[in-house]
Amino acid sequence: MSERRARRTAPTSHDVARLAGVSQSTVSYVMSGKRSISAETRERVMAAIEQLTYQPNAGARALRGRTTHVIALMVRLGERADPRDTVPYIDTIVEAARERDYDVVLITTDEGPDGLKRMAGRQNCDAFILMDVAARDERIATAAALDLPVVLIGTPADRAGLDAVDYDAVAAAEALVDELADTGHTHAVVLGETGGVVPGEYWFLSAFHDACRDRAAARGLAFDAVHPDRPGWAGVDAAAPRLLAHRGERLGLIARTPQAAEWLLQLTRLHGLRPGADVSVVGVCSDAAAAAFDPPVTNVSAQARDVSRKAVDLLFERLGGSETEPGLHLIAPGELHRRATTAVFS
Amino acid sequence: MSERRARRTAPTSHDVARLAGVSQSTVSYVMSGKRSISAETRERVMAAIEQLTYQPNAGARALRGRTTHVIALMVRLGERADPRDTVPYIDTIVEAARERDYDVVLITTDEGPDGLKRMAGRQNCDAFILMDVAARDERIATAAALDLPVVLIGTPADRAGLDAVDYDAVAAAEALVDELADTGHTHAVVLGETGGVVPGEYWFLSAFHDACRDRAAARGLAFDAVHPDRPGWAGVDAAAPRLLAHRGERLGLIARTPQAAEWLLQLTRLHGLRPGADVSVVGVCSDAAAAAFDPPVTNVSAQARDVSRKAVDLLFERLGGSETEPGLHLIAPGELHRRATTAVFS
DNA sequence: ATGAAAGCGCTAACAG
DNA sequence: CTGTTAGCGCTTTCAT
Repeated sequence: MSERRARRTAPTSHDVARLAGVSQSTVSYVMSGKRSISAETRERVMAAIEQLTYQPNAGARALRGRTTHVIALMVRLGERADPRDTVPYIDTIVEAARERDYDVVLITTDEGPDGLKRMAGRQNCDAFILMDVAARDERIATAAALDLPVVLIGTPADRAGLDAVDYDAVAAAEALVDELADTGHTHAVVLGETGGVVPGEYWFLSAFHDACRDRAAARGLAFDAVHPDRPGWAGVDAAAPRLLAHRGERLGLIARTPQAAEWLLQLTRLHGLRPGADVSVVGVCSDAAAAAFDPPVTNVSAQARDVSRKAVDLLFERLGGSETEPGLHLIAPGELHRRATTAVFS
Repeated sequence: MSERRARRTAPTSHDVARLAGVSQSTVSYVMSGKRSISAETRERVMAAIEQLTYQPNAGARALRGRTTHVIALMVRLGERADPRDTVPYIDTIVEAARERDYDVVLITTDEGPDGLKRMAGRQNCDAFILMDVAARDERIATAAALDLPVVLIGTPADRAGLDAVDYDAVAAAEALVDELADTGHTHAVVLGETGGVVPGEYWFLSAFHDACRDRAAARGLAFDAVHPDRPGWAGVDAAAPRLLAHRGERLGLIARTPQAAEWLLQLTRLHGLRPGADVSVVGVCSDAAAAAFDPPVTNVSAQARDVSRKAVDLLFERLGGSETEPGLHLIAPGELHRRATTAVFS
C-alpha cells in the first residue's frame, strides 16, 4: 500500500540542479538569463524544471534579491465608495501588474498611514499605488517618506514630490458643456454629489463643477449646480423642481457618474420628458455603460483603465530606476460620443 | 552638510539585539513569545524595537518559518461580474484577514487553475479563498490537489473534499414567497437573470428560482419566472408584458439582487403601479440598500459579510491544523424586513 | 532564562 | 561557459 507522505515538500533549485547534473547557481542563471548558458545545458535544466514542476520560492527570492514582486494597492472598499467606480481600476492594476509577473496585495484606506509603514517596514512589497486620494490626505506625507516608489491616483493639494495620475475632469466637463452649446442649448444643470461629500474634499469634484460653470459662462449658457441634500435617488427626486426648473427651455443635464446619468434618465422619464427630444442628458461614463443605457447616453469616457495603466507604467519606470522629475499626469477623456440623449435644437 | 544616505537599509533583529545588549535569538523570542523572558530583558528589547522602529522582514520569515502570512483571494473582476455584489465580500475578507495579521493577495479568475499553481508553487501564500465558484469549476480539482487550505465561496456540484460557504438561497426564496403568501397575494413572479447567464452555471441561481417555484406551489400562488433575453434595463423593459401580465390581480414581484429590485421599482412606476399598494416588490438585498430605495423595499438580507467571515474563520481553523470533516456551510438570510413595498391584501 | 549556531532557498560576486 | 561560496534575516534546535 503506497502511503502518501503527509506533506510533500516543494522541489528546490538544488533538486533541479542534481537532476540536471549542474550546479545550483546554473539553475538560477538559467531562470534569470543573467549570463550566457550553452544551449545543451539550458535544455537539460529546463527539462528538469519541467519534470519537477519547479517554481522558485518567493520568500527566498525576496530575502536574497530584496525584491518581493509585489505591489501594494491601497483602496477604499467600505460603504463610502461606489464599487462600480473602483473595481475597474483594481481590475486593470492587477492585470497590468501580472503582465510583469507582479502580484497585488490589497489593503484598505482604513489602515491609513500605518498600513503603508507596515507593508514597507516588513518589506512586504516593492511599491505602492494609493487610490481615493483626497485633496488633503494624511497618507501622502508618510508615503513620500517611504523610500519606495509610490504612485497616487487622484490629485492632492500637495503631491509631496510623488507621481500622480488622474482623469482630466476639466477636459471632460468642457467637452460635455460644449456638446450642449453646439446643439443649441440655453441652460446647463449639473447634478452634484448626493452623499455627505464635503465639497473640496476631492479635487475632481470641485474641478468638474467649476469647469462646467466656467465653460457654460464662456459659451453663454445659463448654469446651475444642484447638490441634493439627501443621499441616493430620494435626494435626486426631491431636487427635481430645481433640476428641471428650466424644462420649458433648451435644457441639458450633466452627470458626472453613471449613477447620476441613470438617476437623471429616471427623473426625466418620471416627469414626462423625453431625453434626446425635450431635454438632453450627457455625462461621464464608460462607453460600454453609456451604450447600455436605455436610451444610450451621450458621454465622454471615464478612462478608468487608461488611468490605471498609466499608474502602473509609472510605477514600473520608478522600479526600473527612472529618476525623472515626478509629476501629475492627466489622462484625457475619450472623444465625446453623441448618442440618443442629445437633443439637437435648430 | 549632512549627506543623506541614498537608501537607508532597514534595521534587522540583529541591530535590535546589539542595541538591547542581548543575543539575536532573544529578540526573536521576545517577538514570538515562544519562551519565557525576564521582564527586564523584554523591556530593553521592546525599547530597542521601538527606537529603531524595527519590523521583521517578511521574506526571511517566510523562508525560515514556511508561513507567508498571506492568503490569496481569487475573484472575478471583469465585465461579467457586478462589482456591487463582490466588493462587500472582498472588503470583509481583507478586514478579517488583517485582524489575524494576514494580508490578502488579489488574483482574478482569469488566471484560472494556473494562478493557483503559481501562488502555491512559489509559496506566495498560505491558503486560498475562491469566489464565483460555478457549478462545474475547473479550479476546484487543482485547488484540492494543492495541499494548502482552501475555502470556496459558492456551491459547486463537486466540492472535491474542500470547505465551502454559501448563502442559503433556498431559505431566502422561501422567506420572500412566504411574505407574499402571508399578505394575501395570488401571483408571484421572479425576475430572472438578465445577462447571457447559462441557467445551472451557478447553483444559487437555479436553487433560488426552483425554491421560489416550489414554495409558490406549496402556498397556492400562481408563479412565473421571467428571464429577459437582453441584458440590462432594456431587457427588463422589454419583458414588461410578461412581468406585469397579472397586474390586475394580487401580484408580487421577486428580485434576487438589488439591481433587480431597482429595475422592478422603475418598471412598476413607469407603468403607473404603486409598489406597496397595487403591487409588491420583495427581494434579496442588504438591509442598508433596501432601506435606501425609494420607497424602501421589503427584503431578506444578502449576508455577504457573514458568508465572508465564515469563510475566513474556516480557513484559519484549517491553518490552525483542524482536521474536521470539510463541509458545505450555508449562511441563513437575516430576518425578513417588511418595508414600504409590501402590499397587504385583506 | 539566555546564547550560539545551523540553515531555510535563493542571488550574485568571485574564480576559474 | 560553468562551479564554488558567501550571505540575505529570520526561527529553532542544542547547549548551558
